[in-house]
Amino acid sequence: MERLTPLRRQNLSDNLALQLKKFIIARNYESGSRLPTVAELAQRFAVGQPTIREAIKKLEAAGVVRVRHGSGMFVGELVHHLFLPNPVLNHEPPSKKMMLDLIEAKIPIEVQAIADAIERIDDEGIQRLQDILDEAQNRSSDSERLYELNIEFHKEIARASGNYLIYQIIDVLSTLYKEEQRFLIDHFLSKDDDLNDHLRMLEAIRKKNKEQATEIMRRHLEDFRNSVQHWDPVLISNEVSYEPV
Amino acid sequence: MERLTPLRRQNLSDNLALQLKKFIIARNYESGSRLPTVAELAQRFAVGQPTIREAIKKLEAAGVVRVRHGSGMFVGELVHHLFLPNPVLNHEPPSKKMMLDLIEAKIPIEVQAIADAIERIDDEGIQRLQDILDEAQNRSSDSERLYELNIEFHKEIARASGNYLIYQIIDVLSTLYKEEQRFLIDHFLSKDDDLNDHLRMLEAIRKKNKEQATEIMRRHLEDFRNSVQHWDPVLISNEVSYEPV
DNA sequence: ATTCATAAAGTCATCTGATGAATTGATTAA
DNA sequence: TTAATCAATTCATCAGATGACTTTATGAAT
Repeated sequence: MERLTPLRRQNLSDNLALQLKKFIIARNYESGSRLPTVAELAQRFAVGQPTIREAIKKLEAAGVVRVRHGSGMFVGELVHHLFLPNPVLNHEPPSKKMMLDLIEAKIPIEVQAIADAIERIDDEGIQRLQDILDEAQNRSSDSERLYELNIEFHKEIARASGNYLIYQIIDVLSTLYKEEQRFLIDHFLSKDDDLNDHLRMLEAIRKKNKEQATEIMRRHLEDFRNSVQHWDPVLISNEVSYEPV
Repeated sequence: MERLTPLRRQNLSDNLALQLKKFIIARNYESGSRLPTVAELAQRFAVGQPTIREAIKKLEAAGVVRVRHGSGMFVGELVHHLFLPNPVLNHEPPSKKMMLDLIEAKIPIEVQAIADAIERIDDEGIQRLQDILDEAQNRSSDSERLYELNIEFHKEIARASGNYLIYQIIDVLSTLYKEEQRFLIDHFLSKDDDLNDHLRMLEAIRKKNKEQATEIMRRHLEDFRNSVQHWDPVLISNEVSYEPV
């Protein structure tokens, strides 16, 4: 007998989740837009509230919506992502090996990103990179903001690559163990060197010098990886954190 | 005032989701193991069934559990993944650009994977690669199985890289637009060339010849990318599918 | 004995209706 | 104006019941 498709049953809530997502995409809602209330959705789709809530829960896990108790439901950040950070991370502190894996996985992707970016970036893209670095130079004291700008710079390069998958991979990888990544950058990298590397990357991009750009990026990340090898994972949990009771 | 952490409120179902995941990991349940029923979980955690169901829905989206109507709940495939394929894909057929992005994103990662694999693979790993290719040679008629083995080969190399992140990325990328990827491989790649490339990769791995191995991998994927550029996306939906009413 | 249809039990899927908890915004008092 | 209070909105959770699907056991027919 020929192989037949498994023909999986469609259950209401999964169906709803998909409909809702399509609804959001079709309306071109921006992330942060308010969605109808649970009650209204239940009435509109003619289903019970628990069913709506299950659909919402799934969409929440998928980053499509964000729910705030007492306030409402809003469009999330990851509507168009093909893959996502795991929404259920127990977040035990990562091992050193895991952090190294993370950084080493980034290297080939980011190198590819900057190589592609050189071929496809336009003036607006270059301007955005410049703006990020300008702000970084003015904010050298605000280490929180500096870290955000750091991520933004790398993401902007990924965006300029024109490859949406590469952008998403870098985006997601930058959210994994975010605190730890930040801690490592704060403690093992000189802010000046960091900014310097970025400036040189932008310069190489401007000159369309692919060899140079990829070389700087590779070394930039390898430097980071090498310093992490001297890191003792125990040191990290000294930060204050406010755990709910 | 210092910046304070947003102090996210914990809602019951998210909490439950995390507890359940920890429970599964702690017990070291294998994927496919049966989980307690909804009723039992509700009783054990002393919460209502809808709450349990919401938690389950989230875990389902995260690939931690798989629910089969009327049958039960089982441990899923992605328990240890740090990121996942989007569980809510409307799955419009992908554009040609998207397929090219997908393949081009794979290239640097898989090249890195095989480079790392050469340094870290052990005899068992080489044997597993050999087994996969042996079966591929015997099954040249069964194109379904052949495609699975194709994926398995690439995933096994990724596993041998010793980098868990790289493995997960390749794993997830291979599930995106799976049907389309398979269609393209079926129609644009010669099965013989494919197998041949794989055999030569294994040979290069055996000889620890990193240059050669990465070169074959890169060309292998670039060949594929180049042929996809001649593909007309309209051609794909000719396959029979049994849609539920 | 094997196969097939049927029945029963187990389990998930969904509904209805109600109450609690959090946020927001308007109102009121100092 | 500012701060405290209250009411309305909205999400969070509960309880109990019914329907749908799957699996297993049972029994009849070949």
